[in-house]
Amino acid sequence: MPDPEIRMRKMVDALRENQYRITPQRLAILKVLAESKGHPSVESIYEQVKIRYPTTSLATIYKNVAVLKNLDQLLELGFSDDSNRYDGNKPYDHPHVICTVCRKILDPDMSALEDMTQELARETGFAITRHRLDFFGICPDCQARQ
Amino acid sequence: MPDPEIRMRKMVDALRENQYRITPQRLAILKVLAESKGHPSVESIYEQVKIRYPTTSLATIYKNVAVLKNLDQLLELGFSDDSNRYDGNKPYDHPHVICTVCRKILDPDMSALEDMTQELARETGFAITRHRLDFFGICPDCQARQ
DNA sequence: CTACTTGTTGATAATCATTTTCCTTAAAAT
DNA sequence: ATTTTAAGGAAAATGATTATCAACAAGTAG
Repeated sequence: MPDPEIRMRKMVDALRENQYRITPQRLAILKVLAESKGHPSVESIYEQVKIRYPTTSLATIYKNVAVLKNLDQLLELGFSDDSNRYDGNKPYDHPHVICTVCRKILDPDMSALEDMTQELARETGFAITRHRLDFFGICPDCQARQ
Repeated sequence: MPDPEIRMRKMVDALRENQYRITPQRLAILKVLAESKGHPSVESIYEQVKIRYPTTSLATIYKNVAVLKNLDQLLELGFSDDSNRYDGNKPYDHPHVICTVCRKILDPDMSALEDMTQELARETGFAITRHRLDFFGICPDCQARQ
């Protein structure tokens, strides 16, 4: 069974377990999230869902994204100067590398972060619940184009 | 000479070097930034500046914050779900610890990050220019209050 | 299979931080 | 003191996101 299908099933299960109804639009949104290899914006999810369900409203995407986020099935990457981006495949905190030219977002490998979090909690007395680590730069493709 | 004065002089110098005019409102904003130990929002800078210059406009704060940011004299911490916060004392990328209850922001010590950045650049081929690392949690004060 | 209950959708209006506009004011250079 | 032009102030515009609400349909009980 391909990865996107497993992921999609998991998200459907989470919805069912929490008494959310399974609607065609909702399934279409899950499909986009599960199959997306990038980190789509609400707008881009919207565009893809509209292919199958042309009357879909942007508000529906926003509402469903909020539901999935609350069920911890979706990681939100908020940007104050751009629309937010979402990761439906790794819905837990992890670092990102963001190209400031083409806005592409990648998931680098990075393990050292867990240790840093422990250390930090000890130093500051904070009860750390989440983190956000973004690196910004220019991706190899965009470097070549310049 | 106290730290805030040194910092303020540096910001004034940067403005002068770039042919920006020194106005009373501008100086008042610099003063707030240089003396602030926290990470003020535009709104809170505004409140403080208005004490001396009651007719000051919020737009003026926004415009000056943008100028200082472009001169690399101010670090902007953008939040998609809240107003942005600013650091006029350490205007370079560095990690933050953010209390999700009282919205207090601290600067923890953290050196391991430089190495991670080098490593990442090698792995991904990105030319890394900036980064952002935020930890979220509950500060000791807020833990005690609960 | 049908009807009911209630969550969901779609369209639109509202929100809110931030940016823009444009006219007036005042730095700073001559 | 005069001139030039950036900066300030007030208000309107922007744009992503959220709220509202009537019409609809998922799920369930009969």
